[in-house]
Amino acid sequence: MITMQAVARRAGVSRAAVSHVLNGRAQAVGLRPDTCRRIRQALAESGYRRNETARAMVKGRTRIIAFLTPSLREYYCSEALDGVLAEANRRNLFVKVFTWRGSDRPAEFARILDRCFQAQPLGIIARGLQADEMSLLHAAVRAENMPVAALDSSATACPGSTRVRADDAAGIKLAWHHLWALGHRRIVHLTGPAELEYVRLRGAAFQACMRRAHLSAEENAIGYGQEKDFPALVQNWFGQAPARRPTAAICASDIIAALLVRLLRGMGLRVPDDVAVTGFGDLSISRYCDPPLTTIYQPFQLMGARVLRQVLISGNRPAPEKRRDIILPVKLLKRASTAAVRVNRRKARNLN
Amino acid sequence: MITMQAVARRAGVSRAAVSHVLNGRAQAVGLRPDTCRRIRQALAESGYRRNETARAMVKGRTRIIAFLTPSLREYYCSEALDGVLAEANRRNLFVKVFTWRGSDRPAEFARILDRCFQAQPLGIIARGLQADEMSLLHAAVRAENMPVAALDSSATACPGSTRVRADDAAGIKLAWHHLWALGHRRIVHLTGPAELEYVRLRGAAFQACMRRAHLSAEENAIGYGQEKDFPALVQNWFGQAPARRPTAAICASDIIAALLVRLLRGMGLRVPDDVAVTGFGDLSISRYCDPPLTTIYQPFQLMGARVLRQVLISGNRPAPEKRRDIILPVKLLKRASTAAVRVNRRKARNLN
DNA sequence: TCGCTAATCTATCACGCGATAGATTAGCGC
DNA sequence: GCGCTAATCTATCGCGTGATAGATTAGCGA
Repeated sequence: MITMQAVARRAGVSRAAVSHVLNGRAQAVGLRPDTCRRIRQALAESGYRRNETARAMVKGRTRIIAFLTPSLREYYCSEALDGVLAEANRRNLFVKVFTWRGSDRPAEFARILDRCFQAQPLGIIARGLQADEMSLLHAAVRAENMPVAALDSSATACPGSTRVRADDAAGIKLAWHHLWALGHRRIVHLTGPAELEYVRLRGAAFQACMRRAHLSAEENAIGYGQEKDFPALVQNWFGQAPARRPTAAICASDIIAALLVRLLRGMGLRVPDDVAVTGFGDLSISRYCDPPLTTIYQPFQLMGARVLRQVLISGNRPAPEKRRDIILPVKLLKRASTAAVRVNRRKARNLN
Repeated sequence: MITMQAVARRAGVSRAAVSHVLNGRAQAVGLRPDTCRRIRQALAESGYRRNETARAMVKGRTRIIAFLTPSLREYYCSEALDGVLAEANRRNLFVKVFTWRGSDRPAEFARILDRCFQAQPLGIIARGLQADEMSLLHAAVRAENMPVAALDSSATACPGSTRVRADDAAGIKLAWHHLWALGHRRIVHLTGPAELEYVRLRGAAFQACMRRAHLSAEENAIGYGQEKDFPALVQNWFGQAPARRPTAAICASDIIAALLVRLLRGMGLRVPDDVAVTGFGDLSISRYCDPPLTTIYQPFQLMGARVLRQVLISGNRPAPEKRRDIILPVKLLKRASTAAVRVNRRKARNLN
């Protein structure tokens, strides 16, 4: 390993002189230009690299950001981490990732949290925490006055910490107005378990759209549930006579949308001809599905970059009392799973 | 921040005594049991946590593993990283992730490599490197004698470093024999650009199966190419008369398989009734497609865990001259995109 | 030659910890 | 009381770096 000492010897100066050059203090302390040059040359020739560990030691703080997630396989997790990493690069920070999926999660999380604090990070970015895990984290960061920010729509509230999420309500509104503009009036909403906050947010947005359009709740149902609940729900809705059957479905995720497409095809209904379907999230599946899904793009990369900036900001300020939500805008991606409502024949004849 | 010094004061002993307890040297240096107890109590009460930075400083090496990937959004990258992280947890190691996708990749990579070495990692895990990046890495790790292992099927050769990958050939063989057992004889292989090593490996395995079954290359074509090339290829193959048309297709990835299913449906052909399709990789898309894809499961998590172990091993030994490949077994997942070949009517009548 | 200032570079402390040699006290036999 | 050993704990060095106070030399006027 090449230390500053070695470089100093090579340049025939003291270690301090090398340090001055490295830290831009050469002018300030008055090193002669040609001494500087000698030192720079020695640095280049020896291939010296700063030792980040020693720097952290003497500075009293590392340049590490901790990223906590139960697993990287969940949902949009790796996309967001990717955004965090890009921003960390720009700011010359390092990212340590911690996971803890396993049998007894809260206990395992406590261990991980310990390991995380041992690394003395500058700040913590967390996502996917359960309620009990969130309170552990909250207690720890308060005790150590550690900057923290969450990256979630399902996170339990953690007072005093910022949360970055996509605009769920706006996404559903975009999907709804897209379908409305295509002539759809009987629209249903298929979504996940109501315990999740983002599920509730999206459901509420859907209902708000309905009310504003004076459409009855009867024709425009919300189906909460999990994968196994969907077949019965879908049979119920789409097994009706064509005149009563919904012409469009807004799904709370791309995965739900893909499942719906499969179920509809099984019932002999075509997408988008008989039923228009929208997803949410712009996961890769939405691009490769048949038909490719009209969906809501969430700016995961941006969210990652933003949450990192937020951690750094809150490192420089006293923590606020209340949690702040940072809500990033979403976009509608029109693909092949939505089309104009098909006017049924009788009506069409009447109109002509 | 609570240091050992603070704990020592609280327990009324010297810092050294605390260090002895923490490092299991209490017996060896002969601390009295009740002194030990006092120290342990002080440790618990103060909520002391070891400072990983200082430990690394004095030990002369960190507990950091560097994970290098151009981006986390590629292919199976996050699954593999997940495996690395799980194994790192077990071994009490930390993982720093570095990415560098961007406009001028090799230059950006050089910067990242510098940052990586500044962190003084125990070892490096790399994937997705271009040839020029690989040679930069190779030069650096040789100079510093840094353990390194790759996680790829497309990586350019890096002499002296281990590579972990899935058994591509075995995967194709599994798919082929599955289709063969279902009665398929006219089988084609749809795959990516031939520059990629895993594409060549899978193609060669397909051809080997063909030859062993004495099937002609004419009926059993390989289509190399990219997304834009596929429609023409597929039209060529499957636009033929039913008696000449392939009854099955082995795809080199789940994404290609999903695209193929869409194209076939566009031609009025049904999967699996008219054409059986297999994917490769067991990406999430393969579960949510319609129909869910029969595919080859690759043990990404295991691969991640294994590559980490490998880095640690090569840290303890002198680097071998030649690269070693570690090839992990794959599995066939039977889902709904494959079925027995349909006997055509004339033949069926004859048989009856 | 002496004293003063400016120019140039270096000695040294500190960061928190691991490890080892050494210090201090206690106990015991004579 | 003295010397020796064992038991128990502590002082101290060193890791590589950042930062600051201080050391050394040069130059110049009288």
